[in-house]
Amino acid sequence: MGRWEPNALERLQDAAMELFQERGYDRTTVEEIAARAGLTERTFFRYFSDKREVLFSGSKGLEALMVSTIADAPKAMAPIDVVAAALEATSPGFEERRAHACKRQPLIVAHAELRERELIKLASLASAMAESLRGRGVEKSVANLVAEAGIAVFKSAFERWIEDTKKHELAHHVRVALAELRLITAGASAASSTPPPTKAPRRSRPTSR
Amino acid sequence: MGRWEPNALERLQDAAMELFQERGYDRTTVEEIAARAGLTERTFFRYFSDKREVLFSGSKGLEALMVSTIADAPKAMAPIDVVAAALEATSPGFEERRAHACKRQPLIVAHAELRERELIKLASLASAMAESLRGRGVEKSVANLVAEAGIAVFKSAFERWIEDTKKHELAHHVRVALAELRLITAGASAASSTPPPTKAPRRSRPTSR
DNA sequence: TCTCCGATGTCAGAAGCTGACATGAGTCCT
DNA sequence: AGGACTCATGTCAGCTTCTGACATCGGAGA
Repeated sequence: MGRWEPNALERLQDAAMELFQERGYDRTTVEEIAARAGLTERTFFRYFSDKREVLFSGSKGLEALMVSTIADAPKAMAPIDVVAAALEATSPGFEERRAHACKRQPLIVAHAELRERELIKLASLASAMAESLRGRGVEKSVANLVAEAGIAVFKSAFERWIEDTKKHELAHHVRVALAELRLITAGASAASSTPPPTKAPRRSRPTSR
Repeated sequence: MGRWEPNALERLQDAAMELFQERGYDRTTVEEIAARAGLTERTFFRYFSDKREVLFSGSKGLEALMVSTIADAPKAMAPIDVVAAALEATSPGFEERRAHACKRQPLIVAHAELRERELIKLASLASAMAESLRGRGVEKSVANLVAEAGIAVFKSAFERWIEDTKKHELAHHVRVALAELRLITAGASAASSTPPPTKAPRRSRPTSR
């Protein structure tokens, strides 16, 4: 038997979630979280670099999954599809934790601090994906752009997944969002490398207001 | 003659920039910034909601410019081109402040805190653009996605603009990046709206998040 | 048994940030 | 002129986040 109760990290995460739900994020101090977990404030900061991080420690696993999915994708697959596959690969993991995600997301949306942290996690995901794409021989600026576009798709898909009363899986929403992105960017001057700024291609008609 | 020296806000911004360059961001305290500007810490926090904000107060103007550019764009213009026009419209403003931007960007890149703030400013830009697009009758999810894609283009363009030794203007890089995005998303299964699940490599290790 | 490891505790303190209240030069009103 | 009022700034006390230095002590291995 260990000298201390095991799973300190998870106890801290659980305690934090409980308290955030009960009192809200900024009415909860780190000291309170630690106390509920049977630990001290100082120990909290040994597990999490700051208060926000207690809600984001899972992102490393997500990143690893996406990176390896990209690395393992068939050589012939186009970069955008490789990224799409990486996004879809995360779907089962999210499906398992839908309840948790649904508690977590409103907290994040309501607090600028937490939104900032989420955004930088997504940016970090984008970097990691771009790096993995470069490992496949994709040129740097293209890799960055594909990865960022992938994140845009993911954001859109995730938002709809959270709100989806029909409970489609995340992968479904990823496909829908990507198809939407393709429609959006289609139809215009992709030929010349620096098209004149105001060409006004007439494709998708703005629905009348 | 005022009781106090005028331009307190600018004095604070200038003092902050100087000190950040001299000692680095996190070796500079708010008290020091305020002292150099001839003010007190408390006054600093009356002008800026937090320490980071002293580097980001310009983003409101940027947002306003983009929003009005979108609102004023020709009715027939496709959403993606409207957003491109908004991005390009910011070009002259950046051109004027190239020197400032070149001092600022390394600071931001070097500090996670500041990158977080930059990301949320960009996200805020995306929201504002999406809202403005909806005012033109663009459907919500499309508006969000177009705006996010626009931000992806902007990030890519801005990065290249900062590093561009040939000093092309920002608008040029925006056009290049958008053309690149179009090439990237072109070419594949845009036909079916919800294509069957691409066989994502079975790699799924459910990770906590 | 002895020794070292490593997770945790204790303590002091810096820095960020906030609320409450004070100050005092301009300004406006009569 | 005189008084009241404004409002940018100062002062102060206090909370919270986060860090470094050092202490503690059960357990694992020599």
